[in-house]
Amino acid sequence: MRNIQQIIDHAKEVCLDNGLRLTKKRRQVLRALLASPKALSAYEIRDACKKDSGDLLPPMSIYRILEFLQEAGFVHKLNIPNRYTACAHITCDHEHLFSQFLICVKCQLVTEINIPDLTIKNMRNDAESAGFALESPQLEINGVCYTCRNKAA
Amino acid sequence: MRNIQQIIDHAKEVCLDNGLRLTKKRRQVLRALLASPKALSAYEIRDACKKDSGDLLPPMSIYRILEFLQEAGFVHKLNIPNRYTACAHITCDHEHLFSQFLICVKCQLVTEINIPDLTIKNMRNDAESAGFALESPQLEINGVCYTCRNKAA
DNA sequence: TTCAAAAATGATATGTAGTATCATGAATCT
DNA sequence: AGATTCATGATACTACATATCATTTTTGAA
Repeated sequence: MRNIQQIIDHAKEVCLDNGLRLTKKRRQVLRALLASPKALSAYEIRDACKKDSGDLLPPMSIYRILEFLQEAGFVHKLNIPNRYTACAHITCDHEHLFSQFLICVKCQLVTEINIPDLTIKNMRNDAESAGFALESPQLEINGVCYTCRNKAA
Repeated sequence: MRNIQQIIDHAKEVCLDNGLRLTKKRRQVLRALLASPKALSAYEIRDACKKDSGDLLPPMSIYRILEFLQEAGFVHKLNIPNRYTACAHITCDHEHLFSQFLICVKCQLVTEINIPDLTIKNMRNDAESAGFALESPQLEINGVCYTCRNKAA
């Protein structure tokens, strides 16, 4: 796991190569997400940026920036908590078509894991049987993380 | 597939057996969800009930009723569309610990399917490897339904 | 080098989802 | 009937998200 600045530098290069601009505000938002083990709401991101840099971004800007970061593949939106999280694979240069997120119901920790190809294939088949063609699938599952399991005991 | 009234009658019996009350308003909400192929928001449910029965339920009541119906196992909340849908297995008397929903990105049709035990087992193992214990897992996946696939062609 | 076009951001207002809180009504059980 | 519990209503408010129009910044060609 690299440090945050290295990840951002890498993201900046990726953007350069693709004619995208990782502006200061966009870096601020990405940095806030990279620094958080939990997914953040747009308004939480705003507060984090304010605290970090003093800049108070209006909600509209946050959402626009989040959209940009999602399209660039740097950020995922999680539907269960209705929050946003940095992609765990920004510095891997290969595509990740299928993401799976484990979300701790106690502490909201988010862990992005890889799904075995076989699992994906099975899910495609199951969906196919019901007449559905899967589309940019993203899985989110609630659970209890290692730390919270031990705390509870 | 039984008709809506039969499903509601069954749900009512289940409630009786468990000391729960499937009141008129609760039946109205359940009926609205059973009648819709798409998941509905709380406010859409309100409109549907208004149209059906003339009763205009306040949002707070809708949410309370949805909570009741979810606890009774008659309704699921879908996180991707942020909407509610009737359980496809109300009239099956066995438990469904693990639900999977296919959601059409074109027409919002929702189909609830069964997940093979093996798939569930694999997912538990994958989560376990990341230190997570799965909890009341519910899967939601976007796709394109049979009808919309053919329309698009 | 400056002007036009495009991209990014700001500002204001508003829409939609969901909850807190307190009050009222209906069913149940002595 | 009166007390208790459960269900619903009413009001107000918070959080999440977007529509719209204005301004700034960047870029790139004349």
